[in-house]
Amino acid sequence: MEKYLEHTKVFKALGDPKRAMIVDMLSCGELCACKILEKFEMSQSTLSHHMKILCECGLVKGREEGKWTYYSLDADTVSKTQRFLHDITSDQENCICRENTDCRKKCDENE
Amino acid sequence: MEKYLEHTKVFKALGDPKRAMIVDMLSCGELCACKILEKFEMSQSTLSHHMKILCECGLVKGREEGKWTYYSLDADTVSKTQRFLHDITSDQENCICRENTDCRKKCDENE
DNA sequence: ATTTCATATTGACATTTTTCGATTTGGAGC
DNA sequence: GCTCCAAATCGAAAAATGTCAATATGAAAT
Repeated sequence: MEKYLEHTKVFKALGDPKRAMIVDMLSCGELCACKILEKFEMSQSTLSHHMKILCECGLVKGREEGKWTYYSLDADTVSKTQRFLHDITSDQENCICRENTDCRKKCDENE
Repeated sequence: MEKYLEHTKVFKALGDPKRAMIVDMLSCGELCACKILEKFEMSQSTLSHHMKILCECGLVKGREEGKWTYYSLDADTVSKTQRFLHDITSDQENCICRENTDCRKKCDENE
């Protein structure tokens, strides 16, 4: 369950359209918060909150320079997330359902 | 924004560890609800609710057979989601930030 | 037709999330 | 020092989510 929790935090962060759009914006290079804010109808505190969520799941990194904060994607988390998505949607030999694939039989056994 | 909304529904669904685990279970073939329920400490109504969320975002399909409902992954939604994740995390030529990559300059322009 | 069983739906509650305005923090420039 | 500005944090309100027990639905078996 731990492995799921770590990765599902990233999915939860991407589960908001505005945050997904921010990630898309960051995909071609780092941007400061003020630049991101321009593109959204959202208060400054709300953006700050979204950036915190993106950072806390590891998907985005913040770099402070003077009064500005520059954000960029964390390539490692991106690739780990892509791999995780692939893993949970592909047939793996260690899958939990390997134990018994005949559902009806299994259900009836429980009687 | 529409394109984001469609895909972020899938991420929102995957943002819950239990639902991600269910997807993992379904990745090697369809399972009936009763089989999935066995693996979790969760009421039947809660599982039903989770399955509804997974179905409504298009990631999972339900097939009714007698009193049982068999669930399986929707391969098309899976691959579209993988592509979307790749797209928003890769440098695309149509990226919104192409307009002006020098953040500080842009910020100062606004004064 | 009655019962049984698998699943869906409903209603309620607690928790989490989203959002904002107001305030705080901390660097830059005077 | 003081002021200005970008960003973070705080506090509160509204909305969404996760969960369960209870009930409804609908197919199968008797």
